[in-house]
Amino acid sequence: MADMQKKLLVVESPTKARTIGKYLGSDYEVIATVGHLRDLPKSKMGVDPEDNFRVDYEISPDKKKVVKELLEGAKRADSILLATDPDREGEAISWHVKWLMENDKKPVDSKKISRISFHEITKEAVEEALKKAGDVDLDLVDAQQARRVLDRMVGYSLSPVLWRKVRRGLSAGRVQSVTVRLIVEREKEIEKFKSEKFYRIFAEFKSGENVFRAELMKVGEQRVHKSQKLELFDGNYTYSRTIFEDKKKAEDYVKTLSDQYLIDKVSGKEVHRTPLPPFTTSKLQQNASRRMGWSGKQTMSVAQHLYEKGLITYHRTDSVYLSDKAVNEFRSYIEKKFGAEYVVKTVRHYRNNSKNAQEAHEAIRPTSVSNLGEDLEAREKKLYEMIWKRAVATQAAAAILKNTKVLMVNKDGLFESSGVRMMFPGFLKITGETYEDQILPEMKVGDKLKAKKTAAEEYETSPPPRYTDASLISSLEKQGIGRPSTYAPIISTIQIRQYVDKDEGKFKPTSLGVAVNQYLVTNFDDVLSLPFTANMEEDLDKVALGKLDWKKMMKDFWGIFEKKVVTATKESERVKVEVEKLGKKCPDCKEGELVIRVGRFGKFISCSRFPDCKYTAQFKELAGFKCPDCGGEAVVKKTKKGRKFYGCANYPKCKWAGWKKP
DNA sequence: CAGTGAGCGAGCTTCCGCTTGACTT
Repeated sequence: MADMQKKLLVVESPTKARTIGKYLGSDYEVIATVGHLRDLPKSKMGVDPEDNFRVDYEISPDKKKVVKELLEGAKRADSILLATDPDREGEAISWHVKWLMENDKKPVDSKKISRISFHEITKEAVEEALKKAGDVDLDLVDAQQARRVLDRMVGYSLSPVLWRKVRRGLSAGRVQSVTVRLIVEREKEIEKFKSEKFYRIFAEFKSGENVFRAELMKVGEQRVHKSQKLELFDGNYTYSRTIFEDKKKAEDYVKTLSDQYLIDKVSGKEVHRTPLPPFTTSKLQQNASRRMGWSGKQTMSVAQHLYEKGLITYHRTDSVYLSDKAVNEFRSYIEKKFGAEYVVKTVRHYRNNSKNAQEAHEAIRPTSVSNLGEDLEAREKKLYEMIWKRAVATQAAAAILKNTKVLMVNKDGLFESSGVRMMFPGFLKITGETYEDQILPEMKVGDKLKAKKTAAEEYETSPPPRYTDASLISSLEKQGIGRPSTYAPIISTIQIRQYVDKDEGKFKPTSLGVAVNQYLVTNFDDVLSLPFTANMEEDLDKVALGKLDWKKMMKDFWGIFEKKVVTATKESERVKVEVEKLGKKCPDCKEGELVIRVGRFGKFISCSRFPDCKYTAQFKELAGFKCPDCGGEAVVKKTKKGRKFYGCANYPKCKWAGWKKP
């Protein structure tokens, strides 16, 4: 054992380091970087366009300790294996680690350092990766630098413009500002929308215990003849419902309608429904938001616990890939539990269709199918079950449904009824989903039916819905904006900045958000457009392939962008934030009107004559319960960080405050 | 967690993406 080679393995996640440490022998030491180690300085731009985009990196203050450990570990090792994630950011982390080691007071020999990558955490995977050990991919690193530098230049140029033109402390950036823009534009659509009423006509039938409905497709006299099939209804003709815009016309039509129907056509179609792909970060957050009403932040915190307990694979991922080992485990589990007919015949693989996916990890799945998470605390159990079901179901057989459509002829109209029947549950047995559609009785062409009831039902056209956590994350992902690690933080940021408010789980822009968005779109439309990120990613791909020099990319961008910053700073007007009037006189000056403004700590009431009159008052949002100390009204307040808490309306006389309703 | 806006012109705010922690007051 005298010549045992000591190896240092560098990964990103501490949990991964622990897991992998168990697999490998004592000749390995595993250290986690815990994310990025070096970054641009926080207090200044750190990029000099005048000096060919020279970049000043520094060790992030909270990473000094980890860097020290890494450098000490490197001294003890005969070889150093950089095994950070196999993606753009991971490559950059490896590059920075290497730089730190080579530029230490006692430099590490470059020949000792190599870059490896693996997707599975097993000894075999690591040893396999070792055989393919290579060097850091400098083109990929340049793509990361380009991404980082561009985001810095945009963010640190635009934000100060807002400080001058709107208010101190505001921020703008490639991702957050587009996110706000989405919410503002949706709100405009909603404001513009005019709701209209319309009427649908339904006939209701009874067959034994069963009640089913048919809807009007076509108005008018229909020829009904035993020997002659109506040509119109044959072939591939598809129908869509007929609606009435006028209530009276709808009711008149129903009044004159005969209650006699003749079945003209019955069609049955077998449909195979396949399970959805396993969870990515974005889909996990969307589902937790829809089903449990959790924010992205909450979901990620619970997922982090599951990950640390070793129950699930890594929870920040854009990949839908499942390892062979997992797939086989799922298959044999399904076979044992439900029978062979419930296992899909050929292994089901999914492909990624989201833009800019980097696929450094697996999909989110249980690490062991036999663990049903029974001992978990309630919230963890809910999320774990969601993950478990969705992943295991991917290897189950398709569900077989029978869709039936029945066309009925009335002498004054054509009606259609549809139903669905489950023939074989397949994967639905695992997910527990069901179908709620109506079940139709057996019917055949030529059958006569008598309607129990016919009625016109009132409907209303509805405006596009406000964004929820789920739909917002979904839109961002579709546009390739943001990454698994940033969906949740971005949504927090725009709330902390008071650009948007969350009301009953839905996002609404504040007056500040509307004003800032208007200003940015007017002066910097291109950077804050949806295609901007897509174009940027295209260029980054070229850089990664060595087909484009990243400094040229920066130069081309900065040349145009900087001019706009200069022009906006010099020429644009100061922005006035729209205020909501309360319709009351100011109690101090008796002249001005009370208005609601959005400040650093949320909404507050002030006088419209500011700065001549400095009256202020709290904006009280009633929490719906009484203060437990003094019995006054409890109100909703916000911390500097945007977190909601409850306080007493009698503050400062009564100092009661709490995070939860008592 | 108890304030807020404007401008004064001290010194400060700000980006995105990678990873957790120390907190539940």
